Amino acid sequence: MEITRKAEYAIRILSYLAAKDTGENVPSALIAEEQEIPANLVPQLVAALTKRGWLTGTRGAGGGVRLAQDPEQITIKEVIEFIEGPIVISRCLVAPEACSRRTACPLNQVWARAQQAMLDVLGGTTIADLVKAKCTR
Amino acid sequence: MEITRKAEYAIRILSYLAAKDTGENVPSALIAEEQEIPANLVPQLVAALTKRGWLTGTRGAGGGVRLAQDPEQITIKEVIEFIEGPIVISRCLVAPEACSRRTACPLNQVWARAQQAMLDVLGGTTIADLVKAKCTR
DNA sequence: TTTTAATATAACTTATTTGGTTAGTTTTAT
DNA sequence: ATAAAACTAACCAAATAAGTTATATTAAAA
Repeated sequence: MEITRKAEYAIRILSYLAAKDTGENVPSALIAEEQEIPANLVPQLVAALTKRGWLTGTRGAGGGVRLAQDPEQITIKEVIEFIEGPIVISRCLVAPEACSRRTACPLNQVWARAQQAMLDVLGGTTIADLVKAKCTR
Repeated sequence: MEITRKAEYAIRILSYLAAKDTGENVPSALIAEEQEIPANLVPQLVAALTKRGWLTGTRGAGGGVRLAQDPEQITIKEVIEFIEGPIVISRCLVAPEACSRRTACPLNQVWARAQQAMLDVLGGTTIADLVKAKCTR
């Protein structure tokens, strides 16, 4: 029932870089230090975010990563789902066709409504919103 | 990020008994069979729900359990939290005082708003609502 | 051109949580 | 007495999450 740490780390990395916004390369080691994220985890997360197109990386000495996309266009929901896969609060919503009760059972609808309410908030908040609210760390 | 099966089983047990509403004792074995819940798990869940006051049990041959409280007064949220403990979508909301960023970081507020939106749905739905919607199994 | 600093990628280990099992004790109707 | 049932507690196994380790690749700098 919880957002994983990796997803939260990813969000913090993105908003941290969005707040810097100097166009300069930031190495993983610095991100790890300033954001208090396990140093060995950062390169992994950064690589994934780069593959996704949200960051761009430069290898070698003096290298690092920086934001590659408008932070207004990256929602919290997208980041979480990219790292964790689809957000689902109940198995019933993963494979509803596998549930024999599906059509009759209103629990499915309760889960769906509860989940949607949550996703509306997460999908309506962007990395830029976090930066605006001064979440630099 | 998911509601556990035990919590869902508990909700289904309650709405199943609420739908019966005959005042007769229903043994765990029957609940397990009709609700397709692992037979060994039902007695545990039933015992917990009884301790909580939602069910009342009669031991011995011919015994079983039945609903002991108005299903209008039991919300989905209450059942989940009784079985799983408090619903939290992020560690930040469990022990905010342990987070050095707490006051500055708007992520906390995003989590809080997303969680509240979800809890509003779960807290606004009762066992009686499920029964009305014909969720007898 | 060698060294160093960095990304990028994969595999692995450990801790925690979940889902379920097992075993046993009471209690009560037959 | 016996059988059927609620109760209770302890345990086990599978899955997931979190973090570690190792290695290859690339590019700047000495």
